[in-house]
Amino acid sequence: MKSEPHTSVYGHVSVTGRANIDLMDFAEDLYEVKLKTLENVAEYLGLGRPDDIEEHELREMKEKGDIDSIAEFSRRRVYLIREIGDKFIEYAVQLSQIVGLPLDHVASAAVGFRVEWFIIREALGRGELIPQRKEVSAETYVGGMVLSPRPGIHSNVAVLDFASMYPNIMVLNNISPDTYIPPDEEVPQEECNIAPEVGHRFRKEPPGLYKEILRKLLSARKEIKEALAKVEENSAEHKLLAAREKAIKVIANATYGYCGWIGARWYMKPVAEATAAWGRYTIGKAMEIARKMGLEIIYGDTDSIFVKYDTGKVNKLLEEIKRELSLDIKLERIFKRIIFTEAKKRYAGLLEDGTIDVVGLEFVRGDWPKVARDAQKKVIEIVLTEENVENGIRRAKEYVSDLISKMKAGEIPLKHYIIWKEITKSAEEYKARAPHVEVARIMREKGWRVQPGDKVGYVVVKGSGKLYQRSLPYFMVSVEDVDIEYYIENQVIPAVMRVLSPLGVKELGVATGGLADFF
DNA sequence: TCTAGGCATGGGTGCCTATATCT
DNA sequence: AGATATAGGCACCCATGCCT
Repeated sequence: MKSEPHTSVYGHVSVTGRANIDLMDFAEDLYEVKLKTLENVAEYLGLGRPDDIEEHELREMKEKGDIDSIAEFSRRRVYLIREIGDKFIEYAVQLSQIVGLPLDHVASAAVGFRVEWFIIREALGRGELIPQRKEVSAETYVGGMVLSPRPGIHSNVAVLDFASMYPNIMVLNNISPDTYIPPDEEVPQEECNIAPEVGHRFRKEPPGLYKEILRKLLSARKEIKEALAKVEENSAEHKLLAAREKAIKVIANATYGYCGWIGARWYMKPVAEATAAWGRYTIGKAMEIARKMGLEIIYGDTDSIFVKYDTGKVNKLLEEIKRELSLDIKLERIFKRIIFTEAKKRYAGLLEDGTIDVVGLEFVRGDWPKVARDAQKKVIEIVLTEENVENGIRRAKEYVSDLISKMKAGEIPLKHYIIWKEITKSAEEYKARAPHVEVARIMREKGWRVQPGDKVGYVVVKGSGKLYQRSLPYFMVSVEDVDIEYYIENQVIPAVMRVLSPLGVKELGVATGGLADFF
């Protein structure tokens, strides 16, 4: 960790910066914990939740000279940090073994460097020289293909996913920095794999560096998965294998991104560009095959397609895609019902086991206040589980109307109005004024240390002027100060309408409390 | 030094135009 | 009547955090 022990609520407590990423690699579902305070992470991992003591309270303790409470606070945190460490040590050890960086380095190394050190090791094994890092200017290229969804509510939708699409595409076409053929070099066409759209050429033989590395990783992962099935769950061996499998997956999946990263020793834009192009070609072909079979395509993103479910046709589709494209595709999940808005990368669906999956919408975004996120989640639950759509809409409207009354009556706690946003750079670097930047400034004036990577929690209060002129650190605000109208109009209503408008709802028909109520 | 691109969204910023107000 | 101030609408950009 980069700085002194820094136990702030506005920052990520002690799990700040790098440490966050390390945890997340292993426990992908930690992404669900939007505000990664030590307490939140510990609670999520089932380590129990200590009494909430926030940093501003700690400060008060210090001013009062209450050493005992500070000591108790610190003891609890040290204990939790140790417990969390225990949970992740196995993964770190595996990563260290695979990548070849010492344990203390691998923990703080960014993804790009983990991949790099792994490749360095493999290249040495092949007797290859390690290229020097070069200074190059950034050049973007076209990435994955995303389809516009068919808005509205659909029932029985199957999601088909290509398994590790980019790594497999790289293996299949021998895409690698050392197999790339520059445009001016003449090579017979039958000796080349030629990328669609972009036309980059790669030698079919001999196997390139990336192909060998990825083939190794992919087959190791497959073996471990098979071994895992035979080992008793919760056993030491199971934990070890699971950690190893995760570590391998992370490295394999990051290789595509790595080769398009300008900081990489093996940076080569055509490699990344060609991989993405083959990806678009692949998903396009899959859709074409689906259409020919008469399957209705609802949506798709990069390596997945959502189709109206039809058991026989879908099974045939999977076989046909595998045969034509030589890539593995799986039936990942089936949604009983799913809602799409007009927007890409946003939907909410009900799975067969009754769980609800929310993707991209406000509910999963940490920068929306709890009051709006909860409201959206509730509306999603109602409309997805209510068989009759009209009834669902009616119930959802009633729910929102009730919530708005509660908000106006001051029955919603202050915590639900806090908006958390990260400070990503120093104050001078910001070109536009924004509430969270202004709030960080206020905190600094009061003696708080707020630096890039910290999250600040603020609340919009009553008053006039721009939002950044009436946003305050949440601990300086009481619930009576909150601009309820702002939260109703700009947070709750947009969040719930996002879900309801694709169902044909034009307005909520609830009194929002503005002047309009009187006319 | 901190894998890639694609995307939605809210709010700020700056410009234009219509209207109000002043000289 | 002409000059200047102000408000509102619009397009665009900034910033964040999500998805695969």
